[in-house]
Amino acid sequence: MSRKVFVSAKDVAERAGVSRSAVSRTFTPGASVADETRKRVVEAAEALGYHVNHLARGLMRNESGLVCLIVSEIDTPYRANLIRELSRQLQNVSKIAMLINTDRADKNVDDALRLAISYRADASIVLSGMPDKSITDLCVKSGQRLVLINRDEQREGALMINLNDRDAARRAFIAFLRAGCRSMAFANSDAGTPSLVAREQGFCEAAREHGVEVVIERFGPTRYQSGVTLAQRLLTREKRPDAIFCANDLLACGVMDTARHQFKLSVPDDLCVLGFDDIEQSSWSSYHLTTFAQPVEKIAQKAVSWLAQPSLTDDHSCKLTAELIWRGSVRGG
Amino acid sequence: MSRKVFVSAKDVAERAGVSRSAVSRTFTPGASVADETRKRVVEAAEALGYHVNHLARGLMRNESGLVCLIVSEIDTPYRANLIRELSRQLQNVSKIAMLINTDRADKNVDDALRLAISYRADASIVLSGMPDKSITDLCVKSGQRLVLINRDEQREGALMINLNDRDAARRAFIAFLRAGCRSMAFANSDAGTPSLVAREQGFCEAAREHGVEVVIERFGPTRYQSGVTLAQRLLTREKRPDAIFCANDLLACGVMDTARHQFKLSVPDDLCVLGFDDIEQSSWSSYHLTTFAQPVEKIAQKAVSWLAQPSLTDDHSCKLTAELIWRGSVRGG
DNA sequence: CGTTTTTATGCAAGCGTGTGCAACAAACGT
DNA sequence: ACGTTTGTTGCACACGCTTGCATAAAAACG
Repeated sequence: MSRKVFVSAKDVAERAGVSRSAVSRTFTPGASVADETRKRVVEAAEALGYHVNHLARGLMRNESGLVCLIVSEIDTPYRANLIRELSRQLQNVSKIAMLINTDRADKNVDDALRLAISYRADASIVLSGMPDKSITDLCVKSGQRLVLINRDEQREGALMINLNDRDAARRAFIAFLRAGCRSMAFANSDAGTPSLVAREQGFCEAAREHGVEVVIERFGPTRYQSGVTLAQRLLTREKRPDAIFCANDLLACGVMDTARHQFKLSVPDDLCVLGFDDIEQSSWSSYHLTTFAQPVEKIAQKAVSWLAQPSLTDDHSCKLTAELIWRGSVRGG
Repeated sequence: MSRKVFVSAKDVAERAGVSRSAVSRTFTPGASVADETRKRVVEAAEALGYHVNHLARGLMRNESGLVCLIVSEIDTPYRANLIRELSRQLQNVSKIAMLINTDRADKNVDDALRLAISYRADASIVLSGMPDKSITDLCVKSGQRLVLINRDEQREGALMINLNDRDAARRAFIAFLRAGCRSMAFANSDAGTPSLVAREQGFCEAAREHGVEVVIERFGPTRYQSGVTLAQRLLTREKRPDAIFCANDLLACGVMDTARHQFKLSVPDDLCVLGFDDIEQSSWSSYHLTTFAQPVEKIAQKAVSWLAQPSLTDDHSCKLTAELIWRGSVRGG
């Protein structure tokens, strides 16, 4: 038996006894078509199960309706949340998200963007990694919109959405200071992601200005398990820190858990902990983590609305601020 | 200034001084083209930044390379994990995942499948909700493959991947019994998802066979916060349960947290807790939740391999078993 | 009723590909 | 030398759709 095939506009045209353009117009908002004709077309389409072929339509209109999300480690709570919000808002403007997973090293961001071009995606949104300039140039030259989220670097013609990480980190330091902490540490992964680096730098910068020394520890991927290791390293130092700013809530959860369970410390009495992202787990009563919330909804909104209406300015940069959510892992507040 | 446009095969043909079909053949594996010609084409393509238009190719080949993932609440750990695995494995067979978010009520599963048809997706994988029979029939009639994961219901021509929830739930009961628990409860959301229902039924069934009564409590969406409420309801009963089987790890986390922090109970000494899914958080040292692991990798593999090679049997059903991961939330083990 | 305006519809071209077919050249065998 | 095989290439059509253009029908107007 031969491969089944989708029903085309020709089929429904024949059945409705009209021309092929009539059915095309029926499914094109704003096109001129008589009520009677439309009715017959719709009827025939329904009976046959006809659906406009978006591939072919995209070919004609030069607009596929696809938007590429380029991301690694999708199962990370913050990323998953952002993807959810993006896909939802994209659907609101009748676009649809293509997911490209860049977990594997051989499938890096450049390749992902090439794929996006191959599929004639209307836009690409990069959440992980940093594409080469040559390839981003090709994107904008081809008329593909490009959004970089928390990528920090400049790219001509792209929309860059960044958090004010450095500033938030400074506020973190102040919070620790007010809580009476004197021996501070920064726990980071060794991923070297721009936003993580910025948080580290902002924190250290503020500390230096106040003449406070801060010990930095870096280890592994940006995950819970790394937080465990980081805590073990930090809490066995001869001078045990009484405050740890973690680059990430996941790290912070790992840090808190080992501080409590392995080192029998009380948070926040013996140790203050601050995180970043405000993932769902931070609000769970085992953590009550004080942390900075990323304005996920606003990020997605900025990105999507920029895609929807081509802004006139050629390149755009947008700085959002992270809000400090006070819970119970830092004294005072 | 006019809208920029992607470079087409005609452009690179002109530049390379060959016919358009030559460049098409160059990018078609196995096509007959002279080394010299191929070289010139590749050179020209590189210089111009040419990428084969997958939309047009899909139109010709009647195979878009797109696979639709239909899912709600993507940011749930288990779902996020599954999506990650699916997208990764799809990429391995040169397919690409389209994400359709069915969070919003007005954008339900049927609409999602219609959208998948519009984009001529090679396949759709349904992780949430249950599509109407009429629409799934249209899918298979149109030659679109269909995979239902944990949907439980039968659909002609589709691949149905299901966990042996009922059986796992029976094992859960036995585990509680061995731990010496006599007063058992089942904590469920009121989502009514087939797998959640099956777990509840399996558990109650086993209890009935052993002459043990179990109290069932249902509340809210399948999330942490519902677990909190469920625990509050269950633990304030005149006869407090000494074992709670939760339909889900998220619920279990909520249950454990409130049992410990609000009711000052010790897990597993005062209360045994079992979960389902083995999300990452279950392994965190605040929980050490004993739970059933979904074979996420295997699920994705089954789905993807079925898409890759059309199995001869017309419809296929596949039952996988959940493995019990012993940690510290149940006595014994 | 004749003329102008409006509206609806079909025709055909075009979007960027893949591919069967024929043509052609080169290589090979005898 | 000639027939045969092998390999390469261009032409032209098909895929399913949109849309400008011309035309026909209907409506409006004097």
